[in-house]
Amino acid sequence: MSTMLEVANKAGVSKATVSRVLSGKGYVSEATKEQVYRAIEEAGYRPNLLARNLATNKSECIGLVVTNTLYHGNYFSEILSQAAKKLEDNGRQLILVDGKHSAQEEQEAIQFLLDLRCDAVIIYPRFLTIDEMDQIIEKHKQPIMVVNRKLRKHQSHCICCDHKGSSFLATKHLIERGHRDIAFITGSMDSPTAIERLSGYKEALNQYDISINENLIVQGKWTPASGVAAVELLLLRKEKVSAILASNDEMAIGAMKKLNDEGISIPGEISIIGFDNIPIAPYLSPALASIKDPVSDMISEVISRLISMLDGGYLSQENVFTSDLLIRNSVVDGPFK
Amino acid sequence: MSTMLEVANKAGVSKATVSRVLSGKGYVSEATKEQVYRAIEEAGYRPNLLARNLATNKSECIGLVVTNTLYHGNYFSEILSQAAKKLEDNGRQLILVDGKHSAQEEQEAIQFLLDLRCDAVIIYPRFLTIDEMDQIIEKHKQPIMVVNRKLRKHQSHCICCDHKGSSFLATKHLIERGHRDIAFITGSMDSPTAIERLSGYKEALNQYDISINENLIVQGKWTPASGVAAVELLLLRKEKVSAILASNDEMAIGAMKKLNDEGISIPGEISIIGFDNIPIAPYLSPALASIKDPVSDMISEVISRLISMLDGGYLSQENVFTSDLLIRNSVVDGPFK
DNA sequence: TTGTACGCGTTATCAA
DNA sequence: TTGATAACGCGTACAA
Repeated sequence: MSTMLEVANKAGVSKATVSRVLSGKGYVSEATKEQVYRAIEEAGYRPNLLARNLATNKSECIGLVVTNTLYHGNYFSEILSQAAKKLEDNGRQLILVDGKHSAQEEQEAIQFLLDLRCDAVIIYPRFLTIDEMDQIIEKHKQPIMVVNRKLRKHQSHCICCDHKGSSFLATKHLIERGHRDIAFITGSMDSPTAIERLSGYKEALNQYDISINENLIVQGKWTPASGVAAVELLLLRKEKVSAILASNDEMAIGAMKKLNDEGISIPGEISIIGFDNIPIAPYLSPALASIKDPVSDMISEVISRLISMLDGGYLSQENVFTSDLLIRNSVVDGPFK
Repeated sequence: MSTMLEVANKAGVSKATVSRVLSGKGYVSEATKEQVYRAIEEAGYRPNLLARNLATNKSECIGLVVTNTLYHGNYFSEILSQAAKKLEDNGRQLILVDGKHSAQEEQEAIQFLLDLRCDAVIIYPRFLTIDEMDQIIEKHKQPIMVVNRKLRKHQSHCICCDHKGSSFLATKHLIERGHRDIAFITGSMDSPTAIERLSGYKEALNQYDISINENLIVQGKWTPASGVAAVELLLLRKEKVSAILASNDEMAIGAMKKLNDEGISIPGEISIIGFDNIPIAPYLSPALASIKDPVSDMISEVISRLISMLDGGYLSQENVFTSDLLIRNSVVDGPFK
């Protein structure tokens, strides 16, 4: 790789002049500009971003940490696709780094991005606790934004959505249509989202004085296969079920497959709702209703804020972020009975 | 951020010693080691990776370029998930960068990664031509691997799969089951994969002396919506159709939805096959058969090679890569009539 | 308008 | 076993 010095020599000028031509800052005569460009061309010169970033202490990058356990599915592509689109015209690059399988590895991923001097870091956490994230944010100067968790201290650094509320609404919706025997398939219970969705379901039942039947609650793992297994278990228990609320679409799809295989008609004998409203969902069986998860809106919002913060310059974080922004889920109606 | 110099001062030693402690190379007495670790702790010191990479001319990163038009879908998460898993234990980080919407932007993305001094770059191209990629590979010292394209010159730098062959097999499969009126939904025709799949279909028909009916060939755009539109067009044309071959699963799903909406039974009145075998496919209607695309195997293979090349040290590229490796698709049987 | 010289935070090569 | 000091490639005051 040729360096700026080589280009300077070729063009018969100094490094500084080459640097000026490249950055467009400072005065350079047209004639020397020409020479420099020619020399760059000849040498096949490319600036070394590492050196540049080291010198400027900026990287023009925004880091994103997501666990690879999420890579495998529709939900993740929503996140990434939205982030890329939003950042596309900003000149900054999106760098995705793997959070792997533990809180420690998630933290290491964040550190890696910070050590790379990313302008900002966004994390969609899976293992880190709220307190750990609050600590990390305190320790670092670069802005770190957390998606889908409500932080305790740095509420201006997070953006989240009301999973409990949307689950409540979905359950209420079913109840108002006459359902009483509503089964619930949970997500992995080590995930806060899963817990919130379950509690929304329970709260709705309580509000309508429907007693909670633990036999109607089955643990899933977010995957289609676990949706299949959940329905198997429900059938085994021989409980009366007129509707199923699955904690995400992938499990809902698995559940539907199992019901189909058993010859149970949807929505004739049973209704089913999933969460997240993944892109493919509208094209699946019309029997599947889905609660929209606003993850793409959240990502979009986070990036907008970061950009305005980074480019706007002198705004303090407190002024840029508001702590009480909470994007509500919206309920998508489906053909329930 | 505190620097190595600060740590050195705090510990009462020189930068060099701190560096030795951190890298584990060279002799350092246990006593000073202790002091250095303590100072690091106190200062909350973290090494600046930019500086380190600049000094070593390595980054411990592997870059991946994929267009964000692909982010939106099941296929992409397969690629990424496989790449992350494969690289997880290697100590190197995977950096994903957006290829955006043009050959130029794809090239810029590669440059960006090279300028960051990534140890290697993998590209899943969408817009760059084969010749352009051959040129890029020639110009750079770092290994650049191309997935899903057959290069002309640097065949050791690419890995691809036989889309035409698998499409041929799928069509043959349908023909052998008695189908004669087989419709074909293409992908975006600016994509080589789409062209190859179409030509496999045509070749199979030719081989069985079935004349090609252009009215049975409809252009899609890889999306579920375009699958819906394709079936609409087919219905409008009122051609006799007993089977549909869709160039990917997402279009197949769209096509199925439209057929369902029209009350046409699958596989009773019509059979349908898609490509790629996305993870969710097995959980959809049993009517959908899918041809497996070996993209995850390819990614996996590419990364294995890169790792052995980078870590193995002195092997020349020619020895590490073989030019004629071609992973064949395998046909997944489905309930055709 | 251009050049000089120093700083960015590391690693690595010598001497000591 | 340690410490100066020169790279690494670029940005940028400051001087010319």
